[in-house]
Amino acid sequence: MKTIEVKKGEIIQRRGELNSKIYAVEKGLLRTYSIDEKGREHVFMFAPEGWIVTDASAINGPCELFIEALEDSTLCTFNAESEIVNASPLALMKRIATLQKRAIMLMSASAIERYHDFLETYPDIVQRVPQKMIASYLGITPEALSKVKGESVKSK
Amino acid sequence: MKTIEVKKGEIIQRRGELNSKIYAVEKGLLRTYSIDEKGREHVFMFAPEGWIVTDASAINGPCELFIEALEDSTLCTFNAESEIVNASPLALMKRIATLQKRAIMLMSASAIERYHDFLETYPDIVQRVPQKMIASYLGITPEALSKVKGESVKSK
DNA sequence: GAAGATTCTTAATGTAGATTAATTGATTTT
DNA sequence: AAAATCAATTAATCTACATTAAGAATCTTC
Repeated sequence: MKTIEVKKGEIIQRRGELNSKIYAVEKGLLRTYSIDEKGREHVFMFAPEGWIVTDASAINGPCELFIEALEDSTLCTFNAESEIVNASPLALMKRIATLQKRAIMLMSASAIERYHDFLETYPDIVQRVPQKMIASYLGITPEALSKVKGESVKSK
Repeated sequence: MKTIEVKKGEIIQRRGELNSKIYAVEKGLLRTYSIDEKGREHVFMFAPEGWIVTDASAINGPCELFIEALEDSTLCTFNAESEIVNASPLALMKRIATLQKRAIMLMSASAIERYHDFLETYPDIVQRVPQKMIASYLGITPEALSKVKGESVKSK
């Protein structure tokens, strides 16, 4: 375990790398994302202060997600291979619960509903993240997000 | 840990129940699903022989998913609260990896792509599950699935 | 095995969100 | 600070999938 400092815009981990780690965000903001065959980015999650990030691909296999610092950040890093065994199973269960909710949201909720869920999940980061990354997290285009927000304001 | 037999159609666990368990399928087929505010069902996962099912909500909190037997089945049940601590963190990581892939699929892939992913994930159950449940798993309507399959056959 | 219920398919129409494109505004670079 | 790059909004058009409805097929239940 050691503490590192990263600059805004820095890519901390790339797809295909083998040295998968667990990152605990002490200060700053990270995002993880994948890139599909068509070259499109999909934000998988954000991680502000207090959150933990790790690529959940096969241990010792190549990782699938990119991890990027959206702000200058301070991180604690753990070696995934050795630490994962000691990691709290309860913390892992919490991750699973979050993912379960996310999958169900993506299956059943409209763009605007998912946007409100985003606001609840990450109450403090709307102003810190570009719209296009929020749209990407929601699985829609920036144009669609802009439209949907405009409509929900008008309808009040 | 004990072995139980359940009949086709039996609901093994309901949303809101507190006694969340882990089920290992020895024989048969289960599905888990949620019901949203509009009363629509969403299949979260299938579990044929060899798969493990558990609701991933907060330990000791009420569970969110229904678990139903789609065939007469034989299950090993574990008490989630006590066993989860001993459960292999690697198994939990595998669950997370599967969910991560599922969320990314739902964000980025079209209905037909998700259908082919379903066929890869569950190669042996297409004939054992009603179309409407497959559609529900994919996040689309049975009508849309029917259409999309017809088109993909024609285009060959 | 007939009657009813449920499931699957096909087709017509509707709509959320994608795509394309143009405009404005914000950041970065020189 | 002008130039260049990047981000956000708005609008027009397009498309994948939803909705509704109806008919055919399959599964229950008496």
